Amino acid sequence: MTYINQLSSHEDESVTLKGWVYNSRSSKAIHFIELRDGTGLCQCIVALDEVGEEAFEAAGTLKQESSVEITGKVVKDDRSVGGYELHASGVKVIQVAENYPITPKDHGVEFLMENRHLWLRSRRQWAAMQVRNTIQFAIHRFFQQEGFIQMDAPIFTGNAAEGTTTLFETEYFDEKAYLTQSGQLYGEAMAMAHGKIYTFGPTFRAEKSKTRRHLTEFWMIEPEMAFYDLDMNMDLAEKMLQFVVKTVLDEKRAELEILERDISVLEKAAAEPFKRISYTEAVEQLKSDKTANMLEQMETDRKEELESIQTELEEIKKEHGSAKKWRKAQIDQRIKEIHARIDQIEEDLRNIPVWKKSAAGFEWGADFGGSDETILTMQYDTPVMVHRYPAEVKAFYMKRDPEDESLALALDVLAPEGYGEIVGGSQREDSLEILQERIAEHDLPEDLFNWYLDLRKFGSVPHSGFGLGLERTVAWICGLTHVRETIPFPRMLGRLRP
RNA sequence: UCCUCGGUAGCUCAGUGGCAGAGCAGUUGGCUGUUAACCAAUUGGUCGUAGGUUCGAAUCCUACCCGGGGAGCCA
Repeated sequence: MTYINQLSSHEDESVTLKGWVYNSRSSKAIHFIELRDGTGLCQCIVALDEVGEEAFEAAGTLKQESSVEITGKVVKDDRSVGGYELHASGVKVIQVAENYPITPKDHGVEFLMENRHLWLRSRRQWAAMQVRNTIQFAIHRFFQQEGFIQMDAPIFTGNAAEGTTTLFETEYFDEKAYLTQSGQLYGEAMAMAHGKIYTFGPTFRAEKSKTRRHLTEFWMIEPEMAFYDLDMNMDLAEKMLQFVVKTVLDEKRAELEILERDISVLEKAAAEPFKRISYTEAVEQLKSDKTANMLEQMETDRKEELESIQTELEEIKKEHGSAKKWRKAQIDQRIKEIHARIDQIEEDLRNIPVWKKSAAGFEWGADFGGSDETILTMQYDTPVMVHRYPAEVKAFYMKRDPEDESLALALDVLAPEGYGEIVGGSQREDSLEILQERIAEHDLPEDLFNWYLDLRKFGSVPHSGFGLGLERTVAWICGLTHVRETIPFPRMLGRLRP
């Protein structure tokens, strides 16, 4: 048995491929079967005078996603997907699939999500999962090379750690338990044992968020390092992200092409240092004339585009009546595109005034909203690191800036193109007394944090860490518009199956 | 929880007060090189649900259900 991604080393040899029918086309004496085997696609040519009547007829019964074994000669041919095709000498049908629901035409999100277990077989979804795997492995490789130990934080926790986010509640024998929203506090304990550690696991948030950036269950990578300050933390986050992007560019070009990803953005992110700006600088930028003008320009651009595509829509609708059949199909397709684009523009036009107001009226001390992040990242073409946030909006365990007590030594990495926050982290407070004060200020139950406070009693050291959201990172690198396509079976508001 | 857009054939959609439509999928037939193949024929409907307005409702009104996008919150 040979896999499709190995065909280049079997040119002119006879091999057997096992897989599923991705698509097929037929005429009287020849079938074209696009075979999918999990490693790629290969067109198989089944000709009547090559395989005989029985095998030819069997091949004719194969519908989308039927399973099959095809033996034949590997021939280089640029007309085929992947550059090679198989000239069949034998066809063995394993199972004929009837009425596979996902056809090669367009489908809506709801339908595809209901059929997620099958949707995973489609080409774009396949490519996204291949890239996800490469990202996951690259993250492990990076940290292992850097001398980090992978350690796992518990998934059941006894307390709602930071007290801010809504957690999933469950039973733990006779006690209440919560699904973890972060392994960080445990990460700090583990870093005091091993120096540099990282966790790689699922986290859960019961927030009722319905956006393209949210899942209720997602995977997070959380490194934690003893003797690291904020600058070392930022250096590490940048080095890791660049390693990951570079690895994907090196190993997954073909998949990025299937996803129609604009590679130039990734190449810049891999090569150029990330912009680093303080929260205060970011606020100034939001309130600047430059930002106001940019939004103004965006609004007029959208309005002009709307006018021009509406004119086009009128024109092609007139043409439709007298058009030939193939042209009609072309027009129908274009009409659909225009309707979708109009919806998008109308939404932008509703949003832009709100964004303008949010940016121009932004007050120092507040946290950035989704639109503020988008506006900030639109002005750069690499990821942006924003550091030193107002302590008020950040978690209790973050260390204050010795030069300005109102600031926390926090960092966020914002991905370009509106993908939002992919990394959030900080230098941690290492003083026992200050931490006790903070816990009291936040009205957190001190007894639940006794073990955490022990870390400051017994050899406390400056230390830092961050959390990387895997799905948001995959979405950004793949250029996907929604995190639901970055994980095999997404869990989100209103979606528990399949 | 709030704002906003939507729900019409298996799928994607058109139809905005007067006979329920198209493309694809399915089925049947035709065609040796197709690339979302093509050509011909054909099957397929609780117009999200309930109520109301009207001579007449997919279309207008009310409530509810479901989905998309966003706010808040966040990775």
